[in-house]
Amino acid sequence: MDQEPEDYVLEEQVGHLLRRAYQRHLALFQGIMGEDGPTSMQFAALHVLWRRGPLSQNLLGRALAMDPPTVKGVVTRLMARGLVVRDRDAADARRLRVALTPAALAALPAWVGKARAVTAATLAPLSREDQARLGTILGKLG
Amino acid sequence: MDQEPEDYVLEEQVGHLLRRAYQRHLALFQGIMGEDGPTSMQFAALHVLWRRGPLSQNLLGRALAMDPPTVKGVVTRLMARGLVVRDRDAADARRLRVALTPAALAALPAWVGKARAVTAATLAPLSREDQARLGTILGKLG
DNA sequence: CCCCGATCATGTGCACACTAACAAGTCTAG
DNA sequence: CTAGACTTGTTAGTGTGCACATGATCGGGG
Repeated sequence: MDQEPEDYVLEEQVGHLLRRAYQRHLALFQGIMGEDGPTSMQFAALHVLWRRGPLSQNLLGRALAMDPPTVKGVVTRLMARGLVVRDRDAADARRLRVALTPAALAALPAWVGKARAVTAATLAPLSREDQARLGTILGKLG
Repeated sequence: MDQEPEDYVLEEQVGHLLRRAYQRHLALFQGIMGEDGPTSMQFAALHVLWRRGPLSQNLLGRALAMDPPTVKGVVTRLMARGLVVRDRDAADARRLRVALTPAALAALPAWVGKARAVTAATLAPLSREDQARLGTILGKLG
């Protein structure tokens, strides 16, 4: 336990490396999606709704690992862009059912293609083995 | 290029995995530092100033991979907490020199110890080999 | 049937992060 | 020695993310 202060090198800490890697990913996402494309989280929300159909905000948040206030923000912005609509669940008046609009359905196929390109670009600096390893290791951290 | 929509599984995308891992890290950071400890970025800034001495906001930002508006916010909050002071650089009137206060110097050794614990906790689910691999791979993504 | 705990959503306040546009100081080429 | 380029910092606007407190609704046990 003879820990000199020098032992702590910021650039080697996982937290710093994770932050940098995620930052880089977000920059690639924005660059590839373009000016009027969805943000990273907006796309993730749309994709979940596409795969699973209309969901309450709460379920949407769980699928995305977002807490309720954050979901609200994302959904509000998606409504403002005309990509989702929201109404009360008939069976449970607490729930707000979020559903895609036709505009979102029309745009999604192209966006999924771009999202694939983002993943490829993010992983581009790595060998195939490292790409697989990274996925496996990050999965264990979830 | 026969890409079915099903090919895109959110939970397998690097971006999602990076975000989750970083979220978990931040939660551990806050939990270990405690209520009145610094946030992750505040600690990183303090540590850089400790290692390198007073820096301009710009240099501080480069050391931390933060852009200027973000640095300003972090420095403002650190000033409000009495952990840094800011003055104009005598040699270059554009620069704002940021320096640690005695309060920060007194608190830093304990905080560095906790920061080490955060790194350990973040990596805890991984084998030693995976810990090393993760560092190497994330380094290539920077 | 009614109350009580669990669930769903909201509002507020704080922190971080990026863009774009701007102001001010420094430096160098001509 | 001055004009334009570069560097440094700020402001404003948007988006993500968390904790905490509050209110509305649902479900089950007495």
